[in-house]
Amino acid sequence: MNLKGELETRISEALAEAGAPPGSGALIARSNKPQFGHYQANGCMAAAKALKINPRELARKVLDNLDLSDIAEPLEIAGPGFINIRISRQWLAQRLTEVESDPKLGIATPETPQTVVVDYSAPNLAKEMHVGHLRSTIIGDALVRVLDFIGHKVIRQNHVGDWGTQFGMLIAYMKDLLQDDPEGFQAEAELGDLEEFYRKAKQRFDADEAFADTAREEVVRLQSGDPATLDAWRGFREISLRHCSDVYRRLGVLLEDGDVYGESEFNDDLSNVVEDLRAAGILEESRGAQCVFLDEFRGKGEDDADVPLIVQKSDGGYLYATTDLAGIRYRQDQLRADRILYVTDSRQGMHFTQVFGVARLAGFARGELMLEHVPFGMMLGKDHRPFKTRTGGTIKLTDLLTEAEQRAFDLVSGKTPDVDEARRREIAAIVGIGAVKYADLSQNRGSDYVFSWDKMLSLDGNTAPYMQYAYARVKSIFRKADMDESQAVGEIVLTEAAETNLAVKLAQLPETIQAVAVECLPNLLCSYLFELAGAFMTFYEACPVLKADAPAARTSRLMLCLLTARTIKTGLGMLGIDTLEQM
RNA sequence: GCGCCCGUAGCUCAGUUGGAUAGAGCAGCGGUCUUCUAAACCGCAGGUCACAGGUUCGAGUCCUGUCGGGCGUGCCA
Repeated sequence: MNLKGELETRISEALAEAGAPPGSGALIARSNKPQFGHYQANGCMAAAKALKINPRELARKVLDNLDLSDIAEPLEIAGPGFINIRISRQWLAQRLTEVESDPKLGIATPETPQTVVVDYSAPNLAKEMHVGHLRSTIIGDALVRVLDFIGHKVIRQNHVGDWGTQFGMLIAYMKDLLQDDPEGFQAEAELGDLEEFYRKAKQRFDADEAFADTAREEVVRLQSGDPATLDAWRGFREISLRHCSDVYRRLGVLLEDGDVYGESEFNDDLSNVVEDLRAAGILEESRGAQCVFLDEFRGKGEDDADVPLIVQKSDGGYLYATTDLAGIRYRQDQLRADRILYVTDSRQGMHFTQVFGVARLAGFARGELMLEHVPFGMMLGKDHRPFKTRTGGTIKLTDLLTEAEQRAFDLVSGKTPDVDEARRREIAAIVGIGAVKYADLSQNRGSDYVFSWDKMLSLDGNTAPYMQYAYARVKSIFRKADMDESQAVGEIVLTEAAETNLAVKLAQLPETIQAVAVECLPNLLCSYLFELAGAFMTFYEACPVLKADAPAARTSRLMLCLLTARTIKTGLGMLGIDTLEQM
């Protein structure tokens, strides 16, 4: 049950009964000061203004129409017309007892689950995965897990760049290598480092005019379906995808081969897209290219020019706008999507505004289909410049992960040198990868993000190691007591303030998850978990568990510990981060 | 030129549809291990929310302008 949502519903009803204008919301917010209770309703001021009456009087009438005695302590009117709400210990205790036996920790499945397509990661297969793919992959993975946990039907779509001019270059270069070396030893060796392979091909392309021509011919051959060229393309694509899988596995994201649905899949449909736009009467030829001009982009270009969405180049080639339009139709009609999320960097904002606009205008997207760009900022280095190697090169994802694990290993070795190395390696992998992910997810995705090893691997603050430690610390209580978690059954009784505060936090998981799903903001979950850990630490310091005065208190506190552990593990799990039973 | 985003503590960042005295973490200072993991906890200090107007019961949040920064702005994705 969504506590905040329940309060919103019930107080909004009371507000309506008290004579507030239709649509007046209770405007429930978490209170930022303990003396104001756990929640506060801010809606009376706005409604009273519309009615031209005293807000406190309206609040009084609202209370007359409201019975929250099952959930809350007697309500209080404060300040200009706030209603302060303190959740009752009885309700919390009862609620948490219910949650204790629920695998979904109180998160209700929606009445009408949606089919949500999440488009993320989408590396260009011409190159090896690098840090530029990290945020999309991590954020998308977290959103997928959250939506899935809630009970929506989630369809992952890895819209890889497996088609386009860069492949001509690569195929030409590969053919060259095979010519000089029919056994393919050199080609194989060079393919071990895709980034290098691409770099060499590109170098050759730029320097050698004849080679460039060959490369362009390969593109034409590829697009016209020449079998030999297609074979080469398939081989290259396969190697590249295998490399991606390796990275995904290491990173621990859900993406699988079956989720790959790349640009090449839409090839046959691109001419249809253009023709359908023409049939819809919105296609215009401009400077030899086929374009759609949206009203809202008139005069928005350089020198007040109209900005087109180009769907076919003057040479007849198609662009990613065309593919994205085809993708919308495919996802709506074939995948039956209710909502499509595009997890890409914020620089593509205008592109998606245009594509969504054209899709609506052309009738490709029905009105109820939710099309959302989920933008994120850039990854920056310490110098606040785009994150690069010292020499200015691109940082490969595999190298980044290796360094994360190595740094975590050094850290673990420093803390627990007596643990054997193999085990330290295992811990380091979980802590290191978790740190990279959590550092990214804990920040509001919209802002650019300054990458810092020291910060993400810090043991203090809102970091993965801290959260993982908090989890291990809770679990240690059960180990210490030499008891199984299943033995922690009984009644939850909240007496100490630290217990109540912890209980309130525990009861706030559903509303937090809901907000993450609606806003596509994983950092809300990170903040929540960090606050939960803080509430637990305070409880842990203030309330002896195993040495509690009475058996009933001991049982109750053990249940709070268990719920805390499960909530942290589940929450981190929804972020794609593993936990350790012992650190 | 135009469009979008941003400017919050020394640093890195939160801040929900406008709500009460703007919050964390790092760094700094000071306390806590014979007591459930000190990879921790507690406390102190740190702010003209870039600037100037405006809207209103109330503005970090909305509007206008200025300054500063990032990104985008027709045949790459």
